[in-house]
Amino acid sequence: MREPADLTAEFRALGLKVTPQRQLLFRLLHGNSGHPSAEALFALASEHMPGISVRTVYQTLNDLVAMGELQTVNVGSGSTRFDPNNDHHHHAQCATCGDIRDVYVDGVHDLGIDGLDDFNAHRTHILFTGTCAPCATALV
Amino acid sequence: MREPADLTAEFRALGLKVTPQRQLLFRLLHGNSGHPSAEALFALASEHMPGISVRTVYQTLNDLVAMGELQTVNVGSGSTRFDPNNDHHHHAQCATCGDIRDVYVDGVHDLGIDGLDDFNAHRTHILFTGTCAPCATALV
DNA sequence: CGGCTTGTTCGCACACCTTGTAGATACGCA
DNA sequence: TGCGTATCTACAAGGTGTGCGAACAAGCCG
Repeated sequence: MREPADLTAEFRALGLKVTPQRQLLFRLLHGNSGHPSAEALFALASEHMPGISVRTVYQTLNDLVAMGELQTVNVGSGSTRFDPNNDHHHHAQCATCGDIRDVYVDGVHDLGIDGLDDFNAHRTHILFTGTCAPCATALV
Repeated sequence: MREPADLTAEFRALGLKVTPQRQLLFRLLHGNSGHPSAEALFALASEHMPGISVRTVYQTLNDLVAMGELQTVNVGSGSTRFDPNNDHHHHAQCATCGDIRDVYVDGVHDLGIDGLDDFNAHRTHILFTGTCAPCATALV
């Protein structure tokens, strides 16, 4: 995701308006590597701007996703998580605490794939599931 | 997933009971490569056994997942899909029709991975997203 | 700066998927 | 067969996300 200032310009260029609510979300998302859910972002935004609506958070997140500034991460457990990191990367989730981290994978194009005949794959996403170090330590 | 007869034995061995509803679901799932959702299985089961409850379908599916006889596939769009194929495999989903197919991938252990330090990955799942042949043809 | 057009916000209710609960039922062991 | 207990069904509720409409404000223009 680009800088808040760049996003402001892009929104305006698209005929969209830049409201204080959106600017707040730009700031909360920029550099946020915690893969927050919409609900978590709403809670965070509410601290800075009491009265902001859940609806507005969803709306802005969807706009950012549509613009390609934000990616959704789907780990299947409940809510969609959002990721402002637009590098081509993958994810790992701890099954215990639910935390998600970015993972960079090399050699995807060298995989031997069987079953993708007649299928035009546009995107390949790898999800690692396991236990993160803090949780592994806590289990002792 | 094993044969319905084997599942019957396993359920009994675990102190669980084998009801006609469950036997029906065993049969509907066995060899089913369509990755159905719970709702789809409920519809299918209702044809054979009118009056069966959605709750029963979910309950049985969850039991089978807990026993490791069934895997869940998470593609993020709406409902959880179920897969009786217990081979170590991956999935590809058509973004147009939503169909899921099994994909066998070789060389996963040779990937160059950066960002998984201090993380003990138990499972690696790859999801390909793209367009299947029928949908690509239909788009012309 | 002030008006005007149009996108936004908010709050509510609703849709979707899944699960909790409780009484009636039936599986399966002895 | 008889009994204990898991299961079935139906209903309702929980969590996540969206449709809708009235009030509002961003931002263009003069």
